[in-house]
Amino acid sequence: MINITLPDNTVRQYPEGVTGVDIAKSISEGLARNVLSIQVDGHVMDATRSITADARIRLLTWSDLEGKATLWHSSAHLMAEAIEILYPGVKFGIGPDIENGFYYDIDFGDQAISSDDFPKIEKKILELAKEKQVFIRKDISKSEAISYFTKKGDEYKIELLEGLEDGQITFYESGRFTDLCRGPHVPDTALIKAVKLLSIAGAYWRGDEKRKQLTRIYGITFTKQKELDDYLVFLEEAKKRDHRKLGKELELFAFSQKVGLGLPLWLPRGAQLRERLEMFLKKVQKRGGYQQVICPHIGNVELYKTSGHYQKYGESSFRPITTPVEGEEFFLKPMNCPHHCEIYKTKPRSYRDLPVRIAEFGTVYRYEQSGELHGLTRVRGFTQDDAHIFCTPEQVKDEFKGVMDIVMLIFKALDFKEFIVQISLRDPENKDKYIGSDENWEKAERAIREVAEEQGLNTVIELGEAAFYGPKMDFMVKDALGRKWQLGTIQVDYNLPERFELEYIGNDNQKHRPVMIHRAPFGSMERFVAVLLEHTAGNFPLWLAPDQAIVLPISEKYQDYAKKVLTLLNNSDIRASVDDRNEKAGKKIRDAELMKIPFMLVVGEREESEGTVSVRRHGKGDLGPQSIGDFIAAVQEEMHQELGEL
RNA sequence: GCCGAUGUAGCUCAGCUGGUAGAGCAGCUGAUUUGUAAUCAGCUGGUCGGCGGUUCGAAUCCGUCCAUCGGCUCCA
Repeated sequence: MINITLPDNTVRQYPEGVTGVDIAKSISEGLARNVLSIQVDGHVMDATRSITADARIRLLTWSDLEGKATLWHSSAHLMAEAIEILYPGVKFGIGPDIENGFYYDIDFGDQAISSDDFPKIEKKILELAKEKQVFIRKDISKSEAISYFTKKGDEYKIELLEGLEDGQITFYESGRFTDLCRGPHVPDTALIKAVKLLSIAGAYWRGDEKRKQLTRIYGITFTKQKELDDYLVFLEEAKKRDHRKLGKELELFAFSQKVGLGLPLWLPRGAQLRERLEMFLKKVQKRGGYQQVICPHIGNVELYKTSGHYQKYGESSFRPITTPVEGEEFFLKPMNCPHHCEIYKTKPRSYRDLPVRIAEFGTVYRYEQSGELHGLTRVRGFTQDDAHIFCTPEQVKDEFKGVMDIVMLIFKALDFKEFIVQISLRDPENKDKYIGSDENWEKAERAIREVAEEQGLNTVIELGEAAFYGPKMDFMVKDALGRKWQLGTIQVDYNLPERFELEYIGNDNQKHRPVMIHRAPFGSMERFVAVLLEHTAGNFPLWLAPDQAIVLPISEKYQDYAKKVLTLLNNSDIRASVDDRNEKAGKKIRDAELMKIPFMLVVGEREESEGTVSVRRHGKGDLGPQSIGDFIAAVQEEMHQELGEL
């Protein structure tokens, strides 16, 4: 007998060789029906595999992330089987589970396929699922495995096998489909009750754009039809929060083919919003000892030769601008740091001056491949809330912490609760790839980790993801559809101070090289506004709303009173307007609700005679009459709550 | 840039298997003077993404280019 420890720490005894399914059965029939896989001493495996020694286990079902992953991985196999039946001769690349479902990369050869084929494939998948196919795990030698796929003519699997070690190779066989796979899989395919193929796309084999492009089919499966229905509703809801849709509806920004792709036009309401964000950050930065600067939008090619960006990105940038007579070359600036380095160099710096913090809302232009462009999140011209901190190596930690405080303040003011902090460090196996001394790297990496820890942040550490010039920390946020975007970034840089020969005089009267920290808490105004839109669905916090209130006179008779109210609001710095159209109140309210204006102030006979406004809150409905003074005070109080002392 | 899909009025969309376009909203004009999510009527508005081709005839079929959407690759 062996001892099995359950998650609640109870220990039960089972015969050696017991499986997850057996254990589930011994607990309840319902659990046995729903178990998808099992975690044994931290490793997820088939619920049908034998457990041969004492272990701590967790039975995984649909309510566990790992359980879903198992189902989706098995679903990928099932989809492959369906496709192999419907399209004989196809070859398979890889087919993993992902955050929301699974995909399989397939070489369809000459056979054409599109999303029109999805219903047929879905039908086949469900048909196969009902067969209650079991997944049979087989240890197989490398040579046998290679000979299997050679016979089958699947060069992709052979290539994958070549990277694997003999003795660690397993096949999984289910129904008529056998795949190279380390598992785990669900007990049988009947657990898959609903399937939806989501999209079809080209995907380069092994992520290499020089290699063949396979056809990737994305799908998702569920253990209940209801779960699929709910998911489809979620997708519909997410579409409504798409910043491109909201940006159009709320008249925040637009694109014009004539202006050029990826070049956003900020409409008055969007510009208003953006200005509020910039003012907010400027205030925070002023308090944090930053100095605002302004630089031109182009820079001489020599500037980028010095910074090294010319060598690395010259070819993938917008073509240089040349002067008509001298033929001098200028680049549209793709980043602000070289300009800021030159600002640092305008006078000799003493260690007493450090840190020097130079900030700018700098608009930069980068050539992005046309297929990359995406609303405001990926554009060719955008404004970074950039700043560069020049400091001594000893100051890096404090400065890093200062920047982090700013990022956290912003996230708090905007109610961003879900974000991922990614710390990118250098690859310890490959230290030569990086510039800067070991000592400085260690100091900076330690500083970043400590600061993150002190803040109590959930962090993900990525080794080898550091820039060649220094470690960094990125703040990632998801959009409505769960796609991850990088917003804020803090990067330590040893490279540019070297290339620009930046110096300061230390207390030893010797020249020293400062360390540079690049940081942008929003990242770019464009992307930040995009993500903010998707998070708030356009219902901005009061302090940010382009229009905070709109006065709605019941009829033309009350327009004068409405204008009087407006003046009082404007005098108190409340952004408002009057809807003086010849429309009924219901219409004006409807339109204001659709524009997501926080406060609607209905005024008519009663309000005029009593000096009040009838307040309606967006999404909440009628709040009843208030004196104008009380309303103003309430608005100011709410903004104060949102922003704190700022 | 690559793969796939899509592209009809300012917006949202209809237009079956080819017979030179239609609705609602918006806009304009007029009537109405309105009380918490759409007042009524009339009018204006489109070389059906661009360019070629097939056809007696193309929004509809074919080619190509552009843009958008979903991915891949990329992102200083």
